[in-house]
Amino acid sequence: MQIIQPVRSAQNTEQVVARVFELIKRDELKPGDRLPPERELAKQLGISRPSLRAGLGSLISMGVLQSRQGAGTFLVDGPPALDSEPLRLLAELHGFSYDHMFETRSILEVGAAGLAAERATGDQLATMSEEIAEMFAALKDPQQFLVHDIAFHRAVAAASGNPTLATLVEMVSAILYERRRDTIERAHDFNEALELHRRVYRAIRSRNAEEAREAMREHIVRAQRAFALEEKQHRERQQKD
Amino acid sequence: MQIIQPVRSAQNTEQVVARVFELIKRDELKPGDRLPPERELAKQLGISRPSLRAGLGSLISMGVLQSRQGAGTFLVDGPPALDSEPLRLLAELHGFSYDHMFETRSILEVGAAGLAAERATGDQLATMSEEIAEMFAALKDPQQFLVHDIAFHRAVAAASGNPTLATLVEMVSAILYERRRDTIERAHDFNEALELHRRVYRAIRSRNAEEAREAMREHIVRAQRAFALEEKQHRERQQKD
DNA sequence: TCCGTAAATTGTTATGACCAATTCGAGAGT
DNA sequence: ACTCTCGAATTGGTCATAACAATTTACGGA
Repeated sequence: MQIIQPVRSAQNTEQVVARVFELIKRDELKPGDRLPPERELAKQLGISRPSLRAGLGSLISMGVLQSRQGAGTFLVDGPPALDSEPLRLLAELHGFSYDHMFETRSILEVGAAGLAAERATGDQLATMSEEIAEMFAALKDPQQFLVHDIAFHRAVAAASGNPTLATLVEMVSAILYERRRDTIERAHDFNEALELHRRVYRAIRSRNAEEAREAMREHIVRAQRAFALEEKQHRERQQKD
Repeated sequence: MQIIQPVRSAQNTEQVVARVFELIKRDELKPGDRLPPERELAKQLGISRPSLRAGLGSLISMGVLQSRQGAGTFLVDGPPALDSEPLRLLAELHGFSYDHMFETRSILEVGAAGLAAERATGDQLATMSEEIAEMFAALKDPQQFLVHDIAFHRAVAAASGNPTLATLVEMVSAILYERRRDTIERAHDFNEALELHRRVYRAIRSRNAEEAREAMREHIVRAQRAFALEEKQHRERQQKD
């Protein structure tokens, strides 16, 4: 028979989320601030500590809160960000391929590059340029190169002036970067990647949106190929062990 | 001095997530299946029930699991999807504007439309066409029209053949649709929206990726204007009360 | 004044119990 | 023999309490 499924998950949990959220919107709680201790907060909301913890746990897994034993629970600071974990899980469960992720990343970042060309501020341009300089300095150090690679893309996303877009870019890229950090073993030639980064930067700098998009598209296609190659080598290397 | 922040959140919680995830990957747990009862599962993992519940709660808030009191906890069925709640919270916390969301949605859906033109299967084309027919039938019923509007866009996203992309489209769109369902009060003219949907469909059908992208871009720009207008009317209406 | 140690604070885990919703089977009625 | 109803068993949701671990804070000695 089974017609319906109520599904309404946990009354109290949602109440906690709503209540904490309200605190934040009233500016009674700013990024970096510490929440009241659990024992006290539970009393304020008129619920038990386990129930409160369920709600806080939900906010923690969303990445809104963060807690340190002995210290307290804090409202996260820093730029807005979504946890990549849910997407990573979903991807593994349904067998999303890395190719699809790259394709999605391309769409997002190509869009971001176009907007960045229209809106980037001087500071943001400076940040991009600095990261390119750091990449030059790290040509012999794959891990370090990757760090500044990430930072450059993050700067472009930020320069799009669209925090929603930047958040999605970050979420998708994080998964690919994390994977790549494990497979990037030996330094193959980073000069090509660096040159493509510079091409993206020059286009943004000269406010040429179409060229910025095209450059970013080209860059990510190449990155995808490099990634696939590294994956292959990584697998062969593991098989040999 | 505060140099570091350990941050490692909840040992046991992550263990539960990892363990359940493992069950799923081993195909011991398929979509729609019921998990063992909490009391039993806790014993299997050698942890207490509260700890187990913390982990399950994390998976629930990610949208991987779903529980019904008295019935059990289930692995969610249906197409892969990310919960929009985290993004919605993040947006409210940092004051993301609806304009930014529309811009992001445009980037995602324009990309999806382009891919759909290259890859859509016959079934997927049929689904799109059916939803357009339903929109014709619902020209006088705003809520119903909106339902098929959503379904059409979902069909396009699915036809992109990229589940990662489809998931992001869904996540962003859900927020805008939910908001719109509340503000869409009287039937203004849906003929224009319908015509633009048809233009998108024809382009995909004829495998013209560039035209599909352009049509989707145009459609979303108009949708954004309609949305802004509805918001304005909604506010004025509320002010009058 | 500085530093280390102990006490207080605060998140983490555990145990046990009870409540509420659902499920499923036994028994009554047809 | 079949169907319906009701109640017991199952299962998730909430609560209270306690012990534990990490951090912070404050006190006291050098």
